[in-house]
Amino acid sequence: MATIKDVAHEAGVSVATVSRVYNESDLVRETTATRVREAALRLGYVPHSGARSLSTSRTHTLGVLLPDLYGEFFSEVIRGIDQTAQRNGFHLLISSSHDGRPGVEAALRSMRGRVDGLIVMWPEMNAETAMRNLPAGFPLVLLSAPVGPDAFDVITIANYDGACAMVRHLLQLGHRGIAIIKGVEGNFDAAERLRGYRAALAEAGESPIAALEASGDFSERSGFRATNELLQGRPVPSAIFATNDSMAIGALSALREAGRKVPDDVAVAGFDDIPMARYLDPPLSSVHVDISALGERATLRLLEAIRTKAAHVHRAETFPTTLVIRRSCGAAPSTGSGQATLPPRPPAPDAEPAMTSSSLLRGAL
Amino acid sequence: MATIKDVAHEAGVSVATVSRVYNESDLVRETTATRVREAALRLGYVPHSGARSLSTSRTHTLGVLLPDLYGEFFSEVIRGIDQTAQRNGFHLLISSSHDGRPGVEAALRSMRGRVDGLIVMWPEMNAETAMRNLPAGFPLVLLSAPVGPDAFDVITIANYDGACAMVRHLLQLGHRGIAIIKGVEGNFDAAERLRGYRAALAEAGESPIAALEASGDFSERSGFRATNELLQGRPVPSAIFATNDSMAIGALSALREAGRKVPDDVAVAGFDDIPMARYLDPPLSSVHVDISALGERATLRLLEAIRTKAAHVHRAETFPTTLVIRRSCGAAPSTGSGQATLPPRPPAPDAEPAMTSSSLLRGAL
DNA sequence: CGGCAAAATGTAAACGATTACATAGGCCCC
DNA sequence: GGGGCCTATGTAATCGTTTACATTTTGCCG
Repeated sequence: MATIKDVAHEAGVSVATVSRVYNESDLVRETTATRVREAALRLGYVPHSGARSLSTSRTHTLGVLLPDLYGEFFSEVIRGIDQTAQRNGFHLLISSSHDGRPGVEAALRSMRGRVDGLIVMWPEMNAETAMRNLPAGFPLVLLSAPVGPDAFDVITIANYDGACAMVRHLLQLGHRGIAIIKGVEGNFDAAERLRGYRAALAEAGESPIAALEASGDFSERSGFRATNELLQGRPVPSAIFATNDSMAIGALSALREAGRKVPDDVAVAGFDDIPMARYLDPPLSSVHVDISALGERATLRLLEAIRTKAAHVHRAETFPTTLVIRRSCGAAPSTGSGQATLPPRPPAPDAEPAMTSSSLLRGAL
Repeated sequence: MATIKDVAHEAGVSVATVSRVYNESDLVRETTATRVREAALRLGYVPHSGARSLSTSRTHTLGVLLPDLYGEFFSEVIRGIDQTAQRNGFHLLISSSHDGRPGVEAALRSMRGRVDGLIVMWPEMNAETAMRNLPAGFPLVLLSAPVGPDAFDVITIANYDGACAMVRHLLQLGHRGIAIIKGVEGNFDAAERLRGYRAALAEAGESPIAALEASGDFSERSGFRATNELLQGRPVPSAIFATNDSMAIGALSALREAGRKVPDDVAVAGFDDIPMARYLDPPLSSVHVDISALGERATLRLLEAIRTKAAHVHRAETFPTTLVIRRSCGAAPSTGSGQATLPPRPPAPDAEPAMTSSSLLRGAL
């Protein structure tokens, strides 16, 4: 592999000159620059970005740490991050850590010197401590982490509001036995969504019923299983709020197997509004989160932190959710040829009937 | 940020000793090692992996180049790659290139010196040339690329066989007007699947009908649109073979809107068998590809290439597909309470009724 | 043509590690 | 007590760049 030295020799100049050519310094004579470029071409020279990073101490790489890479949610987050990073000339060093805190810490260490900043998504409750031993002032954005803004930049989803709004909506439709399929134990998002569910019920004077709170782990399978349990318990729910769409998909499937009509017999709602939610049968009502925009937002915040380095001030930001009502919860006409209701609407996503969670909040008070 | 020099000074030893402590060399006295570790802890020292790479010329990082990051397919590939990489102590530097060949080349250059090897997924037809100007012998595995094995390591999906098998199956069920929803123009996988479709028809003495070949781009939306077009054309198909599952989902949705029963009025089949295919309504028949295993396979091949470097011999490998028959194509009982047919089956994926494409091939001859 | 800025190029010290080689102790044994 | 040999440590070159500073070349003017 040719190095800068080889090129310098081949072109009969010094390494500094070659370097300058590649860094678009304007103090190289055009004839020299051409000579250098030709030499480089002849030798197949490509600058060694690792060495360059060492020397400039900028890597143009962002580290991304995710709890897992499973499902459309993460895929969308990454897409949002990658697009934004790429647009700004940055690459992504990705690592998913299955194995709890030691794994995260190991991943963080191994990123030292390879990234300019970090996006860490870590909805585990014990998030805070693991971050503490990063070099102070290291550019870092946390996603869905239960920490205060004093020490970190953090972006969270409006889990509580979103869940609240959805449950209120179900209540408005007259549902009383509203069940929830909970998310992973000890997960921040899951806990917040559960809190929102309970709050909305309390608000309506309903007291929580343990039998209506089924456990899940955010997978289709767990949604399927939880729904079967709910159907066999007492009281039988008239609506099921799954705390993410994957579990809602499992729920729909279980209801079909059991011969229950959605939404006539049981209403179903999800959370996240992954792209395919509108193509389900029936189209799934969900709490919309613009997932890739979330990734984008995190990336922009991180890039800013990198740019301003020390002078950067931490903020906590809540990413808003929107209620998207489709047929699965029974608000829209649930039968008929369907052409008059909510078509999958190929063109623009923003044309879809939707209420911001805040607008619904106002309506409900 | 503390460097090795600071630690050396703090511990009263030379940098070499510190380095040895971190590289588990056994020729450091235990008391010295402890002293060094304590100093490091006091200073919050973390080795600079970038610098380490430069000096060892091993980065412990794999570069991954994908055409896009959209949808469950890529998410699964990445997951397979990441898991395997991680298990072997490697990280992932990911880049998706939206912008055709110049983009790919730029991405490749910018990975020089930051990765030990590359996995490139690039189903564009003009793949070959862009790879040519990599340093000869650079560890590289291509996914879904239309190139010969002479110059590259390449893994392709059994697109042709899979499509062929699925269409044969539909023919066996008595379908005659079998439509296809094609994939992205100029895409290798898409072209092969189309070829398989045509071959199976020809084999059965059917001549291809242009009106039954609808265009698509692998998105739900395009599947939706293509299906509407097919329904308005002549002849109206009795079965629709979508060349990936996303488009099949769009097709199901369009058929529902149009009031057509699946599979009674129209049968539907997909390709890829993404995890959620079995939770659709009706559960989707599809050509199963173990996507994350594909990622794993590619990674193992790459790791081997890295290990053996020059002595490595290129191979072309075809990743097998399996026919997974669920209700959407009408082979299984299509109505009824459904509990006797194909449950979403929580436990193990391999318990599902499936035929390898090769076994079906034999059966059909 | 000499002198002098300005422009172009070269020299060499970083960046933060690893590692071949040199060297300093400690121990044993004659 | 000194030669020889481990073992533990130190010295310094190296990886491939960038860049401050030094030096040379160029162009221009008087």
